Amino acid sequence: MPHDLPKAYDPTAIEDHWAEYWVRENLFAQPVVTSAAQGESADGQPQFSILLPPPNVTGRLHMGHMLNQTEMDILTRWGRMSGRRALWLPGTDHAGIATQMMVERQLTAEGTSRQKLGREAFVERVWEWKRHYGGAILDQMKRLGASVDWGREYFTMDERLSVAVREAFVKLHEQGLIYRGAYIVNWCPRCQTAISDLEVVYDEHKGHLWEIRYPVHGDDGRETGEYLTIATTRPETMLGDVAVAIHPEDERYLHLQGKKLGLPLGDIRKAWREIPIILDDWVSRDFGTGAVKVTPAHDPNDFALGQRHHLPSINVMDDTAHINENGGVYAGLDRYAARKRIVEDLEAQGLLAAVKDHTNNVGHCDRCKTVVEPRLSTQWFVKIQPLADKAIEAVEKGHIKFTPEMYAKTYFEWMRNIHDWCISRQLWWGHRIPAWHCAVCHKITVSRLDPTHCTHCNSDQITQETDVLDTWFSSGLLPVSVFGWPGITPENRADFDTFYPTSLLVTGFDILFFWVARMIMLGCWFAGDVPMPDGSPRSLADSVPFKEVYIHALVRDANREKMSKTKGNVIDPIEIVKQYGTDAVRFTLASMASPGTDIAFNVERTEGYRAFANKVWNAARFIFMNLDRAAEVGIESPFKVLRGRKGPGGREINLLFNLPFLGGEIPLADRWILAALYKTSGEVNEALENYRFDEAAAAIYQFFWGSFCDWYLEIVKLRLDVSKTPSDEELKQRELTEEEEKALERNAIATGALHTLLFVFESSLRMLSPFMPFITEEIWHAVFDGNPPAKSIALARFPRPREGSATLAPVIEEMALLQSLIVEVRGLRKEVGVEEKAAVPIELRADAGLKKIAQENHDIIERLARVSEIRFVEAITAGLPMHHAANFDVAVVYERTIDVPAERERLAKDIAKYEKGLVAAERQLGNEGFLARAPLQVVEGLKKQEAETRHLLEKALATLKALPPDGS
RNA sequence: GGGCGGUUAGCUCAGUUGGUUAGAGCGCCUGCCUUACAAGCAGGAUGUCGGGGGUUCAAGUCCCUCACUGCCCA
Repeated sequence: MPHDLPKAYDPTAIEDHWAEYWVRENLFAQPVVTSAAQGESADGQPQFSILLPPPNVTGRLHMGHMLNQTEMDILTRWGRMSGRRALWLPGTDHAGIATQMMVERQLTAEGTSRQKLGREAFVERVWEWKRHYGGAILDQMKRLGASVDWGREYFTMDERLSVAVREAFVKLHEQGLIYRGAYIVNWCPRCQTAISDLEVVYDEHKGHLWEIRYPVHGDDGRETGEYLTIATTRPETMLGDVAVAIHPEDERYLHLQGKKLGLPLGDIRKAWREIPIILDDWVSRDFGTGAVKVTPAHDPNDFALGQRHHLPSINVMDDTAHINENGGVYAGLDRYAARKRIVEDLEAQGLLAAVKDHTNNVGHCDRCKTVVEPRLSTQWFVKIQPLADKAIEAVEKGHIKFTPEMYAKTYFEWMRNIHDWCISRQLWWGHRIPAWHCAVCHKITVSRLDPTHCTHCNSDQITQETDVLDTWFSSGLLPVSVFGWPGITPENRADFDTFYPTSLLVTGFDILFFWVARMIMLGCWFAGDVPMPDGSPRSLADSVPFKEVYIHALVRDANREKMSKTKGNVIDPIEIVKQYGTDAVRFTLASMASPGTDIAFNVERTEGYRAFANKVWNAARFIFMNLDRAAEVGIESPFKVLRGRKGPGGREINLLFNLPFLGGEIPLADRWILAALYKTSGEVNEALENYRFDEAAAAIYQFFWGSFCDWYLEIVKLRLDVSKTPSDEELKQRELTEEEEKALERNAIATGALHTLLFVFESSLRMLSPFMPFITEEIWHAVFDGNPPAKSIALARFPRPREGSATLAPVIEEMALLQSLIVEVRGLRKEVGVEEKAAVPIELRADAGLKKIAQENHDIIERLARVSEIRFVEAITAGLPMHHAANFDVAVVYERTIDVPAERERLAKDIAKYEKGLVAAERQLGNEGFLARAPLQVVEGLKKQEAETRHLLEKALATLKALPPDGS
């Protein structure tokens, strides 16, 4: 019996079941579109498409993923429930370096290595690893209920995606945008590959600045006895020095112009190389001694300097950062060992002028944290400027919108200072570059299909390039490649036309450049070549990979510290989910996800939202209890009555329009809760349109707990009294008794109440569902007794504000009056110490409007404020404890003596507040400028407020005066 | 060094194009096991909106400046 819910909500009891159900039933599949479509299906259904930022295949789910996925899931579920053709497309990234490292570590543990295995066997081994363990992170996603289309899951090394990678490379090559050359790149000696600028993380290191004396040579090549002292942080690179540079206006050294220096290496002075002194205004006169050594092969600035001055480059290190044969006597030493030896040798020769403490920024490999070695090497590059220009234009023209907008600035800053992209990696795991070297003519053949002969000399002595492509090259192509590019034909293009450009990208700022910018560049570049369905050329607006980018914050720990393994403050989402339930964790993340602010994840907050889930659960129990009671006396559930009815087009019916009770007199509370529901759904829609997950969550929370549970459920209890009535058969035999007649009337009232109750509750579930998919699914099925109108609440419609819902605003105001009356009475009772359980009479002086409301809803006041009788009066009986509001005065008729000093204090506080407000209001109202320039409604509002405040002040003063002296 | 943020209640954060007496959650205090929920209900306290200056009829909101702080890039 689905109505039989346990007293406390236990997420673990239901979540696995639904997570598994959603996958098994394939509920979120969005099959490949085959008929003509352009952003809309034939029936005009708008699309909502979103790509999951593919986690590394080696990845484990962390809090950042969960935030990212929660946001995407909320938007996708909301879009789907709002009638959009929603596609959330999942996949994983082959993650070149990370994955290779992981498998290499395994090999090391097994006492072997990738070199021993050989390339082919190694790659096969990685595939094997991927098949075994690669799905872990997606399995975790499944557990979290992500509503992705699992049928479209991709892996960046899949055949079809590899085709796209090759096409992109070849095309760029044909367009002259790919070149190969020897440049300074960031080299990781541990990974033994080049890495891109972005993969280098800088860290401050306390090091030294060594000042070294280089002997000045005369024209005859002999030492003049003079020395030029240079400063360096990396003495070991001296081995590759080809010059010393000074600033052209540095008068300290100008006399040395044109002279040469001996490079003091090794103990045989005669063997020292001679290097020139060059002038360049790049040199900073303030740094060190103002003279710097120039090592083009091991420093990017020096490389540029070398280019300008046509200097040679001497590479002195091998792939593992050991000194190579160019390092003479130091060959074979590790770079740090070489540094030590060189410094010692210099000192021994009296050439070390000074050693100073110095803090410098040292680049580390993003993956393995090894200190990166800038190193001259031959790599493949993308000439990025033409792609960047388009990508800049796309954002400038608003074809792509960033939220928060601030990130557009960051994007422009980077894009406008972009460097060519080093796309080759000396790895084995990845997309191998489709280029073949010819052993005969030494030229390169780049080809879509594996060639057998050199295209230049037709030799068959060709071998494929051993380098693979940067992982981001393939992930940067995803928005086009997942929808069929480059194989788009008139016959199969419907899917691409439907979903490209995708609607949105949700991601963290940490991959803004790595991935987001690259997708924009590659997407604009390649999609731009795909004609529109009607054959016309594609505009830039239609070429972008996504129309919007939402950048979310970082999830930190409760103390705002970054989560890191070394700090040991990492929160495992799966653990926290086990403890509090997925829904509560999702709601926590959503409610804290205000744009631009990092999230300090605090389990106390999660505890609060677990309580919220429990609240929802118990509201369901309450409603079910009453439905069951009603059923016992023959009143059918409103949904049972309507079962099987469908609206136009076979869509799920909006039940409210069919509710019979709406024809008659609707009680204030019912009109109010409906108005509040519509208002809230409008707020949630607006908030989600603007990625304000926090506001959306707050609106639902406030509505469900603050309005529906705290007020409506309490009020409706008055109308849920049902009893057995005679059957139709019996009534043919006899007349109704007076009692039975009353019972029938009560049952009719209860039926109306149940209609509103169930309708509002079921609507709330749909509204809450994108945020808390599990509990809402569970209860929703129970609402329909296990026979719901759709397979899942996720396929039902999201509540929309009804047209004309603005006219419901007066209802909200009316109800607010009733609520404030009740709140005042409760406060009064508390102040004068009425026992919780006792019901007392009240005196109420009210204007006509409130009087009518109070009369019509006297039973509500009596129950919610525990009032035995409402006495409407012209003036409150002197001496009774009373409160004033703008529209009424109210007093409790209670004999117990009030706490005079406390009451006096309270009134004094009120009076001070009123006086302060009054002074401010009067000052402003006396200001000619204000009256003349402020909008009318502001002036009117202030006047009204001033009058109310004056009224309240007078009342409070009178009450204070009427108080008996202390101690009475 | 260049760029971009932040500073509002004890804590974590909202606060729209300037407009009525600055809000929420958590925490805190008081009283209640009122048969949906003690993971609950009711009531309550708490702010020189980082400092200073300016613009304006009106500033948490716009401008300048100082302090502190975070991030990105080099």
